[in-house]
Amino acid sequence: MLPTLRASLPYTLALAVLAYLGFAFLPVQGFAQEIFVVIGIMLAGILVPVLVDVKGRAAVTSSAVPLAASDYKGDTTTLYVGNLPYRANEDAVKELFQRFGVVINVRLMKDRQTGRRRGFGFVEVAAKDGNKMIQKLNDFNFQERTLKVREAKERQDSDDAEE
DNA sequence: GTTGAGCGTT
Repeated sequence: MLPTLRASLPYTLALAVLAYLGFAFLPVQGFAQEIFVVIGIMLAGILVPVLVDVKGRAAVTSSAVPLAASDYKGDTTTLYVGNLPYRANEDAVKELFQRFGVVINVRLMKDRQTGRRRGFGFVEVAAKDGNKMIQKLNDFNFQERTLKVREAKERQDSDDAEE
């Protein structure tokens, strides 16, 4: 079943029941009219989610993004990536890592004064994808440079324990 | 417009 419909169907049914019961407290004009109202609620409650799902599915297939980072709930791991080409930007690095898992954030370190990139950075990824990404992307040839990918050392003390 | 081992910032 379509996801939005599955989520909204209980509310639609509840609303239909409430409408049905509501007629008990009103001067009833006729059973036929009551049935039409209830059926109308059901039809709207089913058709709208179906249309939402169909449009949403088309949007997802056209965007080609596996999963929005802001929607990911779970443990994350920060990877150190070194030996980056100076010309590489964050989007290129993110796209590369996204081939092998969920990427939460990419930060390429740059010189504070000049703003030029320093050739390394940190990629925050889903914890379950971290080791796979290290396997796949360490010593990976990226724009004529051989990447170095490791698990990042933690600068902050007394934070989460690494595996 | 430069550099080439490296583990960081709101």
